Amino acid sequence: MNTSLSKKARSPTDYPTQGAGPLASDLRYLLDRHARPFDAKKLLLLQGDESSAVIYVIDGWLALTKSLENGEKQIIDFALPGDIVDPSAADGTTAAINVQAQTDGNAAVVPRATWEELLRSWPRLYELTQNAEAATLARRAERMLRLGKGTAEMRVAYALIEFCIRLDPTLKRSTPGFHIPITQQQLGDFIGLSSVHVCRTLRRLVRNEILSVEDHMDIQFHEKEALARIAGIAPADLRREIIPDGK
Amino acid sequence: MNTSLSKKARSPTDYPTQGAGPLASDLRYLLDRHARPFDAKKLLLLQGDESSAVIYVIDGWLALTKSLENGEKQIIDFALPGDIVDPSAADGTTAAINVQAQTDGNAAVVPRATWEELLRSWPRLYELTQNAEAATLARRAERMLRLGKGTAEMRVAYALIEFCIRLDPTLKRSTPGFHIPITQQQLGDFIGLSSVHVCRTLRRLVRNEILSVEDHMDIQFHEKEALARIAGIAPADLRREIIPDGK
DNA sequence: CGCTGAGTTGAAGTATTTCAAAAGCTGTGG
DNA sequence: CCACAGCTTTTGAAATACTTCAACTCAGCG
Repeated sequence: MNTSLSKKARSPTDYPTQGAGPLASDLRYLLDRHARPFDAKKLLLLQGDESSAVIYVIDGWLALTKSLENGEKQIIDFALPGDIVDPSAADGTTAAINVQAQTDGNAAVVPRATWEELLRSWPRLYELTQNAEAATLARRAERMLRLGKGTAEMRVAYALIEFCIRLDPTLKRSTPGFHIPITQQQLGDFIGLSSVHVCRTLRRLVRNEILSVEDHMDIQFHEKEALARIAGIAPADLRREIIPDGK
Repeated sequence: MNTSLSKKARSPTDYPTQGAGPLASDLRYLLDRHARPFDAKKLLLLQGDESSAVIYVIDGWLALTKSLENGEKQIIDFALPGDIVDPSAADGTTAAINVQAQTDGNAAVVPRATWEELLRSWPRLYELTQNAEAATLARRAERMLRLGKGTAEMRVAYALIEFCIRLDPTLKRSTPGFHIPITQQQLGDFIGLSSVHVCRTLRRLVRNEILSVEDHMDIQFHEKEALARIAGIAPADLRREIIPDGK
């Protein structure tokens, strides 16, 4: 087993399971029947592969990526517990993106036909899916806006706030800080910056006492308002935009 | 009426209606009942507005945008005839993006409840919607990849190829060139470049005889292979990825 | 104890932006 | 028909944000 993340003995339950919350327990049971564990860094699906399954993340993180021929990689999105990943392209049969495990975890991999069946028989699941899709589009749009028009500082600040909100949608987190299981290099691949510039930008935010970073991406916000100003977003607004109703 | 685009007396039918193709004529009739004409540049929906309607583009182009406080605007996507726009955020009731008419045209604005009803009664529409959603995600992911990791040349080349394919999904266009109803400034807002750099980049492509540009964005490809190499995509692959089956 | 991967920092290079000025087109009103 | 206003495109020059390269530190691990 890949132990790259186990050095801190982080159990799957260290990662939030907020997404599972709204699911009726009998539906969870159905999904659990399709559950498959995955190890961090495992490539689950390659762009262009035949694929007609929908992935429901039970716990752990997935990274959705695309690459250029020269090997440069863009992380299009991260899928967190409760998120639904439909990797298929417009032809319905090949994957438009790579799906790679970011941490250890579990996912229900449901063949499309079965998924459609589930949607038909569980109106509540259909509703959740609708809202989850809107959330995905909204958060990707926010990121595209900053990818196209934002400075490095804005991109970093926004990404951190997005992670913070997705990890604890209630906005009433019990602990002052939070951990994101990604390297600075990957944060760069996510927001379109070199790892070096991510480092410098984070350092600047720390120097200005807006936040602190410890022990490989344990983040703590100190000046939440300043950070939000830099990110160009009000956290409450962002929450409404990217967190499905009912969470 | 706003005449900014009527100088060339372009009738709506100058814009492609490929999306309407797969729709049964009786379904088209239902949608036509919700049809509303729009004038170029008209703002149809503002980010944050109450909105629970789905927009089916009948003809003309819509621009989906997001703005920063400082006024900088990113065009997240263009919606072409046959495309379905669901502007709602994760809360299901407010719009996550601005929707602005790019050209004159017509769109069916269907209240969400009615839309759900249509989906239930028209399996074919449901299927189309599924594929159209996959297409939207796939093409935005391709653009994000280049926004994050591509050079100006790559972004311009990719955008032009994307427009070319979306305007004529058959890849067997009757005329050698095609027109895109956007300014260089807007192309910049779409791919994250200043209008000045869009201009320089286009000029370089023209100088290298890869394509020609005339009369406000009448584009003609001369070295399609070279352009595809610069864009980092094989047109046939891109077509499979972003054009819904059956078009 | 030496290896590996992640983070940090400085210096140099480069892609892109910004600023500014001018030229081209299009529609408008005299 | 001409002159003018307004917008888009074009081009040059200077500024800048970010990348690349390279060297070094640090922590965890075999």
